[in-house]
Amino acid sequence: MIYPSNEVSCFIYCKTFYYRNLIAIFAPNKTRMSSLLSEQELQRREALNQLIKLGIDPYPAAAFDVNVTAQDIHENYERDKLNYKQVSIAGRMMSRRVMGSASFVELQDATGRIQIYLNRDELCPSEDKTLYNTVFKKLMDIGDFIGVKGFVFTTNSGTISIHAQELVLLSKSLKPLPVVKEAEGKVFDAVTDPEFRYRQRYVDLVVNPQVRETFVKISKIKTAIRDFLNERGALEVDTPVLQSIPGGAAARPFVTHHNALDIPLYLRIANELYLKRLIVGGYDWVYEFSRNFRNEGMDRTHNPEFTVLEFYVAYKDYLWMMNITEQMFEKIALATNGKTTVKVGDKEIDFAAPYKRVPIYDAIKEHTGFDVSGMDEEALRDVCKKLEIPVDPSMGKGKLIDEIFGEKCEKHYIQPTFITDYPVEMSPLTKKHRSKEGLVERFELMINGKEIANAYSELNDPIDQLKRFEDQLKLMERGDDEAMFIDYDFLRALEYGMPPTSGIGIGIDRLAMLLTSQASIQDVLFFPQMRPEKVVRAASEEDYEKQGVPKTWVPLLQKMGLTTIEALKGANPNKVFNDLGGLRKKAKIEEPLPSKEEVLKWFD
RNA sequence: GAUUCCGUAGCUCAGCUGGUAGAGCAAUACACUUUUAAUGUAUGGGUCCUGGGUUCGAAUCCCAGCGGGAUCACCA
Repeated sequence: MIYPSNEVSCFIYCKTFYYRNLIAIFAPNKTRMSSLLSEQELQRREALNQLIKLGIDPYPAAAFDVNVTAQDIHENYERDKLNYKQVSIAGRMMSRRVMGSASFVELQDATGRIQIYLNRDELCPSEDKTLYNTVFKKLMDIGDFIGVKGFVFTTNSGTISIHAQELVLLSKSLKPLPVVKEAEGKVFDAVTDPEFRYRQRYVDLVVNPQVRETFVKISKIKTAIRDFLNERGALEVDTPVLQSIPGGAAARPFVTHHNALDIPLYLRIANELYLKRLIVGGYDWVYEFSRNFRNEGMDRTHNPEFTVLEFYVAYKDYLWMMNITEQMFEKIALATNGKTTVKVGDKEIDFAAPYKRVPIYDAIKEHTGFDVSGMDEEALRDVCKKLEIPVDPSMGKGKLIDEIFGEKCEKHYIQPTFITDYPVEMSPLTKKHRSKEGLVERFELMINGKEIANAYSELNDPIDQLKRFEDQLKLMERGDDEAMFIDYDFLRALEYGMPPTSGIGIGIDRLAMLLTSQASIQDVLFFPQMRPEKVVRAASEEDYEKQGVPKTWVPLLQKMGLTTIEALKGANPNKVFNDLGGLRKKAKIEEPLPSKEEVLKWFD
């Protein structure tokens, strides 16, 4: 990305840091482009100037009243023609076909595309045809926002169109959009480059309508969840993102620093401990869409920040939670896709309740043949060896069982399945099982071979909770860098008393992947995390002049790729002098070539 | 982090065993009253990601770097 310095500041600043942390994004070693702006960008800027000369504001302030959408016209015009005699619509011009004094434009609004028919003499009834001949044909470009008033009709070839009577420019586009065309479901020259799509999501959204739809669906998922919970009396809450003890999960946190308090703060890895404090406080049912942050690897299913829905309900247990979970998932699927089934790859997943419930030991027995239920750590290590699962000394009993399940069982659960009754060692926040020794009341919901939700009967015994935290500390000492910290305030809350409670966390991004059939988490996040782009601040004409380069020769230096002063200084003076002569001839510059001595001064 | 593939015009992509780049769309100019990805004719547009090496000669081969994808590892 290169910005001409006279147009866009290359500084990013953050007011809350009192301007102290001015960050210049500057990477002098990357130089691209032979000129600062592409040919087409220059043409558009020239068109912008022409518009201003004609007295047309390319970025008018006034609102433009819209009374119809493209979708509305396509769906309702045929059976209700009288209602479409005076329409007003706005959007981006996505194509333009000029046939003399008649033209066709495809206008894209938030709902889709509609064809606009323009006729020169209707648009310009007087002698002055500037609006059509110059403004529309020459100075408007694909990507410009326009407003159109007119009436809906059907062309001879049967396309529902708007016959324009008025046309106004609403916002000029200076960067050419990729041109994507489609007909009868076939798409031509679609933008598919993932880097382009993720870095410039705004372009992806303009040009790939199915991407816009995916995110609409994701919004529906969240709405369906809110409706489901609110109908049942749940309270939506917000809890701290900045935490001094990152609790509630086993993961590596991001660390930041609070200046006024002069303490380290962590971005939350989970909100569980805070929601339970609210249950202590007396709410019966609380939920939060929690943006969590984990400083770990990134891949198709992991983004450093992601969203988890957690909710906690007083006086319930994990059995009740299974029932409510399957009801909720069924409703979400219906609200999103209109049916309970969804195709993911070559599989069809059915979200209709109820779901199978399989204890984890049964699952391991079924898929490995080993009954690990009574085994101690030594025996489990032995099983792992036989199953060729790599282990290391830091792994405790719980972790070993988790490894076996993750390695050998998880992938088999394509249809929604509750895996229940986990060993106590891997669940430090979970209540011990009411009847099975060594286990806890916990389930994970597996769908398409992946964990989508995790829930338990919450541990509310403060003495047991302290002991479990201490066991986690021991794990930490063994080298498990994800074991949990002890949150003494949370323990204090439990000491006041927390009712029996059941809670659940649901990975919203992964659920969104499933319900929208996207293979990558990057396709369900608007702005997935990416390594920052390098930005080169190109030297301005003034910068060159300061360096002693007369204006005349600046474009030639830019042509050589010397778009920064650093690049100029780093160049070979002899080569620059020689190339200058060559380019001068090519560009037919009359002015005599500066002497070699003069040129050498540019490099001081 | 490892392996592997990719980076050529504004966009989508060709470019064989090395001979200093091509197409379609977009753009520009001219002509044209209803087209259906598509009007016609003509024209312009490239540090072939960056740096180094091999070579008479590199988009092409080699090395290093940058960015991205995929797979694996890590990770509920």
